[in-house]
Amino acid sequence: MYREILDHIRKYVVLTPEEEELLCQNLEYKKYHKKDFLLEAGKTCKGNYFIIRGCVRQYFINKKLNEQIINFSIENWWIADQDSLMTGRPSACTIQAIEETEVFLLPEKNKAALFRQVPSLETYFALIMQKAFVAAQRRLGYIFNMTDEERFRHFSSLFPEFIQRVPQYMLASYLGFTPQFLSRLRAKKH
Amino acid sequence: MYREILDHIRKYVVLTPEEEELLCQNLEYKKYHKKDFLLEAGKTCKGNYFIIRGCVRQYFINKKLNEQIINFSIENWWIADQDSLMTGRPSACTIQAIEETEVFLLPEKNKAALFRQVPSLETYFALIMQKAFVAAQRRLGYIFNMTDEERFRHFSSLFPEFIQRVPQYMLASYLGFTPQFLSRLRAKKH
DNA sequence: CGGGCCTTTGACTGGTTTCAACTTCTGTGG
DNA sequence: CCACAGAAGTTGAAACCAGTCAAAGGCCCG
Repeated sequence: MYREILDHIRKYVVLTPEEEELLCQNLEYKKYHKKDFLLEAGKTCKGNYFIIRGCVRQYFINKKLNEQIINFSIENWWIADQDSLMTGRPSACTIQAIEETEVFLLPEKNKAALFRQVPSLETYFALIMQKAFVAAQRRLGYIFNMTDEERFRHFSSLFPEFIQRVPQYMLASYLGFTPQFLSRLRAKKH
Repeated sequence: MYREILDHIRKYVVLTPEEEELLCQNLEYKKYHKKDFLLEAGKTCKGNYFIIRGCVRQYFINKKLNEQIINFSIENWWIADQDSLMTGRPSACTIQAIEETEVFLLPEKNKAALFRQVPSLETYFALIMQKAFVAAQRRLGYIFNMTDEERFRHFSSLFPEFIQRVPQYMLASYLGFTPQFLSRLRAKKH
């Protein structure tokens, strides 16, 4: 059960068996059905979730009362509301399973002590955070540099699996336009 | 000269005098005139820059051959192209001084060894990176949740100093619309 | 098999961009 | 210190892209 997460970490840092054991003792296994909530808006985020299997979306309710999706996350990715974790305040967003999903939760309250015992894990999380930041920056770049249509085509070619996996209206929300517009894009020949 | 950066770090972690000394030995002081480049597109980013005094912008050339500003940075902020630092590849973007600017460069090549000697600094940078990520996520949220006008008003009220400090066309670029449109927004009575 | 949600399609609306002309500001050399 | 050229900001008109509203068709799940 721990194989996926340990394999992932090994891509970035080296842990001794004892360190791996320490990490695993600090993880909580959780399973969610489709539409279950990992985090509900208004509650404080409990920690970082590593997705073993499944798919989740992170969204908030915008001024027009629509669900605005800000992130998807699938196998071998971490997901959390860093804003809530950083400030300790209630979250403005919701994290919900799109499919049957299994995760490991690394509770925020365990993190500092664990990092003290296993410094390599701090390095690992710093690298993951840097990756996440770069991804967010790239996404901002795409929004400014590409038309809606280009962004849709780019995303489709980058993550073809996703087009199968998530409903169109969620993809439209993530890309920042309406389901109707996405439908028209698909209707157009490439 | 080191006061600003040490004060900033002290807000997040505690360093011994010896550790502070070690850090300072790894910093390179640099001074740039208005319009000088801290990083030019096509070159690999040298490391993280801490701004002691001044103001810089980070931009890339978009498909329409306009300069698309993706970030500003001022006193007591770090700036770098994390994408280039992470991959080691040439940067797609340029970092340029908008004013006379003084910085400390923490060269990427010194980073790993320094973190080994001063683990608290790794914690500090992890926190800074988390903050930067949260800021990027919030910005994405604003883009999806607010109209262009709301985003302009929001930014103006959040960073009133900026409106004085940077030319309008740069602000327009950062906010993702045309200088003409920004001019019209300003003309409207709020 | 039925109901509700998702997707598609059409007509209309409106906000932003584009193009262009004009004015104001800025900084650089004589 | 002034003059002038180029850069930055303003304003108007027209075009266009994406959103909204609405209605119909399709599909999934209970």
